[in-house]
Amino acid sequence: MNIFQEIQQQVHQAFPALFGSDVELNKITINETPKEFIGDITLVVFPLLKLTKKNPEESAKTIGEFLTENNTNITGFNIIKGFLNLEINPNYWIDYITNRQQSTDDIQQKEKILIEYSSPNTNKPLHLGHVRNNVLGYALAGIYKANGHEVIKANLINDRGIHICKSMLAWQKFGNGETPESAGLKGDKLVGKYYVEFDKHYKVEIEELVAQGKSKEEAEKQAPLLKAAQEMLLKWENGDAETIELWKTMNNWVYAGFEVTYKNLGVDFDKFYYESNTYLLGKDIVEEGLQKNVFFKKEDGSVWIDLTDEGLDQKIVLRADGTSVYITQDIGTADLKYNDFKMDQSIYVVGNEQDYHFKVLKLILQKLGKPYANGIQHYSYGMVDLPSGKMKSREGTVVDADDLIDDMIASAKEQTEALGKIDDFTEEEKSALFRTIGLGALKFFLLRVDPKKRILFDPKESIDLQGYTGPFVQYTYARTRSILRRVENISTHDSRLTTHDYSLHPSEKELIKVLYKYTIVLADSCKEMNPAKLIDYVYEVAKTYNKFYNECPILAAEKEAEKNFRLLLTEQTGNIIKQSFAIVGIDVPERM
RNA sequence: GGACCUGUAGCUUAACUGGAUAGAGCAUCGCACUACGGAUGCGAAGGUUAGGGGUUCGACUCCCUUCAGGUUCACCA
Repeated sequence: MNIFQEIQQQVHQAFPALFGSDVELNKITINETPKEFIGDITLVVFPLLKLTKKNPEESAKTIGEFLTENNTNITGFNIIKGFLNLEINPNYWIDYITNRQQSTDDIQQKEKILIEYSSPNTNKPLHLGHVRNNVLGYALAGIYKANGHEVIKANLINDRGIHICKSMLAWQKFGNGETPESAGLKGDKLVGKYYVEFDKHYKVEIEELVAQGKSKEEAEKQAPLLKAAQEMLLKWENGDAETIELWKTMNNWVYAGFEVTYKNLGVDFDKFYYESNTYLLGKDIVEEGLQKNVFFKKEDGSVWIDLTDEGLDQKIVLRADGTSVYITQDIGTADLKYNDFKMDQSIYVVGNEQDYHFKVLKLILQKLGKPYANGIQHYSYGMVDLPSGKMKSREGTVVDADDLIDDMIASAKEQTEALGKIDDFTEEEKSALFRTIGLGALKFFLLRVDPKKRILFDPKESIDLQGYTGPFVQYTYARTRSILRRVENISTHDSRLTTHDYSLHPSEKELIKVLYKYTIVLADSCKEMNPAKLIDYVYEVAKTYNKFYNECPILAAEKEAEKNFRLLLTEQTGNIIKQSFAIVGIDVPERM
């Protein structure tokens, strides 16, 4: 239990004796005291006035006196308007640093959580939008793990369908047997090239048909290339050997390419699902729903659900010819996942374009009475847009993931070499460092914003390496390491420090208070499912440490006790930066 | 047209879910190291929180309304 909770509890319990009535725990609001006031922790008394039946000052005074008498950590208080500012004994902060141990005391339910993220199509390479998805999904998984939950990272690969056939067809027609090796291209890039190629020729065909007097709609449906792609899909579904062979070959090219990108991004998965295995699932559940009268059949034989009572529309769940639609598959896959893992929560990291789809999916499963329905959560994040609008693979208006990563590494390299601090590094060490910095900057950039908000990315403006950025924090870490390298025994936990003869410098105290919040922030960012919270916090840690660093000599401290204590602060700052970054998937360098 | 999301300094953004004078970074201007890493620190300037109304001790936050931008409402996935 941290000191905020402790005070809250204490006031909660004493309240009847002090004021003659009970109070709800959550009415007692405890904040940090803003810097411009004296004190460390503030209790806001306004919400309590109806129960205390006294004016703000008197109520605050009663509580303040009670706390100073009954809590040895509280040494005094002052009252401004309805704010009770409590002063904490400096020894409390000092003890916290000298005796700090990992507290896993928070009683929270450990849950099993499946997080599906990434989930790419195999007809084109990954772009910046996917990068945001991957980085977010990985960070979210890390945050759940760090809070003691069991996490399964899953990737549902969209490896079949008409879009895949388009790439296949274009390759057949225009590829001349080209392979990644012969073209010197990453596999996903090669396949993506033919996806674009398809679209080009398709458009030409449409124009020709329109010139012949057809309407645009007719032309779009009748274009020979599209017909051919649809035929190919049929062949695929019927297991035509040649088609399957081509499909396998091209998908393997793509997988090889994805693997490189995933590795660069540092993301990984515990379980892969393939849509080619799952696309037939869900039909039996539709049958079940018909029997339960959750669904109904129209005259043509198609099956629907009526969600107009929930403010939504009617939604088709099975075509008249008995084939599945998107939602059918998702119903089936949800069931499959649950049978595989029996998880408490199933989280889908998918863009906010699909808010409607997931609302429907959850509703359907709830209506069907599935035990896992309530555990389904759409982790909806904002799109990454360009100044010119949406990224569209077909039209080539995308920021390619590999290119972006390369660019980031290149600017990290430029920046670092200009400073000339690592001239003694080997080539290997150098390239590892540039990656650490470049990817750190990229991931930090994507994670620092509230996931719900869309990101506007201007390729002309490079991602910053200064200020509120990953490298800023990495630099601070390197600084702590640099200092610690100079002293031999850095584990000074057997404190050579007696708390009585040490008075805290203001910036030391500030730093301790920030470090103190680590577990609180970590829990919050999990509760709110918001990695940006943690990112913002690490930045605050780094900033506060840098201030301390500028104001307090460490190795040259006057007293031995001072020096040891500051080394401890340095060590713990480094640990927290490293841990927090590791949770969200950002590396940290020993030197930079 | 219905539903959902967003709007905070020139730009990118935060605000403990209703708390004190709305906090940072970039850009601009000024200042600071005979110490441990200057990818640093301090300061100045920059705000009618899109506009209007309401709720109350107190509103960026909740309610109503107007405006602007986005997404979605496919027998595509």
